Amino acid sequence: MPELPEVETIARSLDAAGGIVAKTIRGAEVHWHKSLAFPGVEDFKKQIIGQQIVSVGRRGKFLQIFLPMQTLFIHLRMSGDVFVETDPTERDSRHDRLILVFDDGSRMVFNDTRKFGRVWLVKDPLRVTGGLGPEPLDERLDAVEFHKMLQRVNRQIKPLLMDQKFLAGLGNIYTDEALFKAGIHPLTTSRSIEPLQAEKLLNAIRAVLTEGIARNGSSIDWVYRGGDFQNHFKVYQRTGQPCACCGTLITRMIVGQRGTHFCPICQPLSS
DNA sequence: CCTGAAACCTGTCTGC
DNA sequence: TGCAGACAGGTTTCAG
Repeated sequence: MPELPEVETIARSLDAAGGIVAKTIRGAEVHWHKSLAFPGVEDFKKQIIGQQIVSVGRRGKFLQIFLPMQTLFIHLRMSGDVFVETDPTERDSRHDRLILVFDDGSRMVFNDTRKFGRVWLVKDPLRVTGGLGPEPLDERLDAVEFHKMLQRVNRQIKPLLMDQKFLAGLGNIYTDEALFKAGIHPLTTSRSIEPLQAEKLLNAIRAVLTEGIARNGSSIDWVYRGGDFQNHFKVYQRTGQPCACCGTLITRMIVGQRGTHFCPICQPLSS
């Protein structure tokens, strides 16, 4: 479940009452060693045990857990999930990869079916997030700057928006939805986007992310966490269904190896 | 610089 | 029923 709104939802749940803030880590279980990107299992345990959770945040799609001396980063990739365990007896724990045990007996579980997710424990946060592009919801990013960013390169707009070095947080769902909202074809070349279109695109990105967060993210298939945004998709996974705006059937194509959904009428390719 | 393919993994669903 | 193939919310690396 991991694009910006889903990670934000998880971060907020860990930060809220019943979350992990102010708890002290008493133990750590690593069930899949590859989930740990840095450091190794023994160093990880040695360093993290005894530390207290200061606060929880998000940067791009990274979950940030701040400790007194270090930062714990978790990236959920395709199938990761993080939650505080309440009832261990009534849960499928087959894909638990890493668990932190707290002093009050509660546990924070990193569960990840496909094993793509990664965890880092570092002193310098920039070592993990230093290469990320700006936060799309940061007010300091304005339409003029966003247009400049689009002009600096000349790439297909969809893969560009999903490039975390360009902008941090968008994934396949929210990119498709934002491009539809902005009326831009996924294959549009970034340098051909005019200032007004850039502003419309930035506003669309912010609108879909904001709505996604307000709806606690999207819940699809067997990965369900209570989000609601999947019921409000305009194009994503709506192949063959009528466009809400013009009635034309939504088209699916592959762009940058990813399934891409769009309305051929509302999102014309000008070139 | 840009694009596409492959790899990393497990699970679900569809069609023959 | 069985099985092959497509597909899945992501990122990195490599070839052309």
